[in-house]
Amino acid sequence: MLQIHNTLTGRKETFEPLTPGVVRMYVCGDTVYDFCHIGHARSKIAFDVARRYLQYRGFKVTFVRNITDIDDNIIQRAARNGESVQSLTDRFTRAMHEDYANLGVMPPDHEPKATAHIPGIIAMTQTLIAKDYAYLATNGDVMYSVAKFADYGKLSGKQIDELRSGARVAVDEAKRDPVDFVLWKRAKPGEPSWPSPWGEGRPGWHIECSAMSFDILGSRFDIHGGGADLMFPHHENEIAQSCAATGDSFAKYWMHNGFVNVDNEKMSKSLNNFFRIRDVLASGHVRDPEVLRFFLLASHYRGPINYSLVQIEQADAALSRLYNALRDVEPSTQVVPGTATRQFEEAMDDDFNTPDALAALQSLATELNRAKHAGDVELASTLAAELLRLAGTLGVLRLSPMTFLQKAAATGSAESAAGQLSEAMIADLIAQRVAARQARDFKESDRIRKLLTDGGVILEDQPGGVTVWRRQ
RNA sequence: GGCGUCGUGGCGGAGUGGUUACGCAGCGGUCUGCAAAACCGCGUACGCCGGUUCAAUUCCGGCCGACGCCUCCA
Repeated sequence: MLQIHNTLTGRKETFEPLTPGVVRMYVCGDTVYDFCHIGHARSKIAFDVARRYLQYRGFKVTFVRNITDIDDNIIQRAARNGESVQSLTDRFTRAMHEDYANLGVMPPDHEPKATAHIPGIIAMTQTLIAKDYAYLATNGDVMYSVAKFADYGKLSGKQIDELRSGARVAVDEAKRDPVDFVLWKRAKPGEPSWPSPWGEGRPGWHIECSAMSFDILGSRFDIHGGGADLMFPHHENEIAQSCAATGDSFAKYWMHNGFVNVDNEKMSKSLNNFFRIRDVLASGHVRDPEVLRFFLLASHYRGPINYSLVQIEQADAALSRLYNALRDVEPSTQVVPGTATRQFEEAMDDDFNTPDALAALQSLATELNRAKHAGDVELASTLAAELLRLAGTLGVLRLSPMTFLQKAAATGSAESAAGQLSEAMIADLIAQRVAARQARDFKESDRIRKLLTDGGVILEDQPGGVTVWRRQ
């Protein structure tokens, strides 16, 4: 039985979808005004894996991930760049799609944009006003009246009174209560806006997710996810809006992923300590985006994960071991679930324990290597198929082994790329070395090996005089 | 200040009331002209102090330390 840690209750619960066999999930996406960093990647990959595993378990999954394409940050950034909001958000939406595709994140079934759901947002705001959960403030904004919602704070474990007294930000005078938040924001001159019953304006941040999830998934669905920093106030406010507007209970399970840290501190835009996905992929330390994905899966999604070069290298080594195991094996077309599958499923059933699941893959690789060692081709072939199936559920081992092992780490700069040995140069040197070996000139043979080793290329002399290479 | 998470061997990182995590790195062996990959073997870790227990890294209490949310943020 699949267990999911539900933020709402603070414990693991057996997963039971509202409709048997069907899972509807909504994950908070990004605000598109800059490139995505590794923290974004972690969240996307965590929920991508959850989605894939639910499918592996036979559920029909509807996966929604929104794009926030209008908010204060976007407006500011566009103004600063001297470009239109649309041009800015289009640009970064494309970049985001590129980054996530690179990392093997499956495209969502629905990817709603806030600006495409203005009618739904307005409708929900009207409902909230009609039900007296919202009011038109003196400054023209529409506010949500937090005190009217009895369960407010349930998700994040906060008390309204403490929020009031602990307010660290200057209180907006237009609010009747310091904890109230904006549903609809009146436009200032020159700002992008949409007509509404309260004049020209734009949606507040939180309402879009309530409106879009309602439009696509309805008033109640199975899983709502996002980064732990969204728990409060974003998700708390979503609950307040949605439950008040629809009278239904909104998401059944709430999942939150932990942060990516740098030097033990949260990676964030405001701390300016973030690493962009594309920069890391082009850093010259990552031979394939799968390495980054693997690294992010090597820790449990709810805990913190520290980003460092050493860890990227370790991820590369661990992943390479799996690829090495798959070399020279023809996977059978049929998968026979063995002990590794059992361990894998137990791990994933336990709140998507990917580190434990990866351990199952490593153990499977050991079994596979043993089979190869013993010359049991049939067993090796069966185990390889099992390995590929399980790895596929995590979105790794998508390349052919030699493609991965021979891939050079991408670099952003031309000169460092030029410093890498090209495949033609490698082939040439290997040919020279083969000739030297045939002539029993081992001094020359070793000289060439050293040359290649220094260039990060490792040679493997196989029986029969064949030499294969791979990159370190 | 309020709420919360965490502290595991050289590094990373699961997990458990008493028998192996797993990977990387390291050491020894097999194989190899030399290597590599792989296989075989090796590490007796669980912040500190108490308590419960036949038994605690695992439960309880305290302490110390790190981090997070309370403000835009995945």
